[in-house]
Amino acid sequence: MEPDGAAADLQGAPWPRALFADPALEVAPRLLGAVVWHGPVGVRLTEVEAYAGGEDPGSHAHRGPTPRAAVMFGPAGHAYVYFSYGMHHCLNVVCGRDGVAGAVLLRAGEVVAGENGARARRDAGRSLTHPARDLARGPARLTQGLGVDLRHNGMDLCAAGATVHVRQGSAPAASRIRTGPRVGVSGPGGDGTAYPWRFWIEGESSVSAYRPGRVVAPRPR
DNA sequence: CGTGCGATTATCT
DNA sequence: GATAATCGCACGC
Repeated sequence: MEPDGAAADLQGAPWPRALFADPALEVAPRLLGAVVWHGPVGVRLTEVEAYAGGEDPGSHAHRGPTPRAAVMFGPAGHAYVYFSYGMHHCLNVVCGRDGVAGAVLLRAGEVVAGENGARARRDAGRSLTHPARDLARGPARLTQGLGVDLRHNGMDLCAAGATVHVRQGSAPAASRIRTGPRVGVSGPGGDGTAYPWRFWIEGESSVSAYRPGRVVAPRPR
């Protein structure tokens, strides 16, 4: 971990809203290397996924602006946080024009500041202590490490003084950026390989393990 | 090391 | 009533 003085040097300029206002597919690779902050905790993004609107069957916005997905149709730069599998939170940044659905799911990153706070949340209720690379490895782990939950849904990340916000970080060399199928996305057409909208930085230990979309097995009776 | 499955509840049909 | 943009643990090799 860096001492506090060095952590300040890691803080780049705040991300302007205009960088979120393009389609999610363009914003996603651009976000790799950027740093998400929640108070003292900073996570440098190493893996993200793009989600679009009606034409994207894997998106929550696929069925229109339901109460949950409405944020995805709103202005760029706001947080879309949803509660998943009855116990996990996932954090997205809304992209695209106001009125057009789009978001980038923040899937994984490395903790570059506030490691103790992140670890305290990740270790809570458990007798083991996590290695540094696991503190934000996976979308639900990332929100847990950052301390982000449904209270942050809809928050404007570009507003001055927002507790959750994005700053410039060390962008990876273009040659290290990889793309592939999104994780865990199922539905008609199966495994989601038709939408290779997952982006990650090759060689980063904090990139989450890839698991193909789960096939629904017939239930025994 | 890899694979399989149960947990637990908001959201949508 | 079914499903889910997941995780962590148990088990087998």
